[in-house]
Amino acid sequence: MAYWLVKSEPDAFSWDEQVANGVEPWTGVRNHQAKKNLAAMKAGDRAFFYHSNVQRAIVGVVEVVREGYPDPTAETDKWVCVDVKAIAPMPTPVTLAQIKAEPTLEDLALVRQSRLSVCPVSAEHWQILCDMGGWQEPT
DNA sequence: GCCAACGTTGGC
DNA sequence: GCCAACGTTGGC
Repeated sequence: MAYWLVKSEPDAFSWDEQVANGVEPWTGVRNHQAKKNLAAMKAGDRAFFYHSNVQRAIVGVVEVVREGYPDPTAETDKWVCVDVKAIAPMPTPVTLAQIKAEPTLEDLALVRQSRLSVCPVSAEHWQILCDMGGWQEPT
């Protein structure tokens, strides 16, 4: 299983909406590197749901339930989206400031390339971030 | 609201 | 194919 982090501006699409809708298509990505990451997602992969701009924190965990398919909101079929399902909120949101203050996370794509809206997360980083947010995989 | 980083566009 | 100009994103 792979791990990811997806960003959304809460003004455009928030975690609350994700929870209310359950399964939601993750559309609107118009960046080739982000698209590549989307296309690499597999069903069952996990992703952090990150609020950019006003809150700047990881606020929840989602699961990929449908792998890459053409983005219906794009004019052409060259862009990709996936469907994600809300799994659980972060008991304690992990803020960008906390992430930046953590030396073991300095290589996180979120930190190194702040404008990339879909980035990979290593298993090690995933675990660290889960610990910071107080979230445990249900057993 | 400002600015840095980065992507895209268009002239040459 | 290079590079300057411009637009967008996102942190502060």
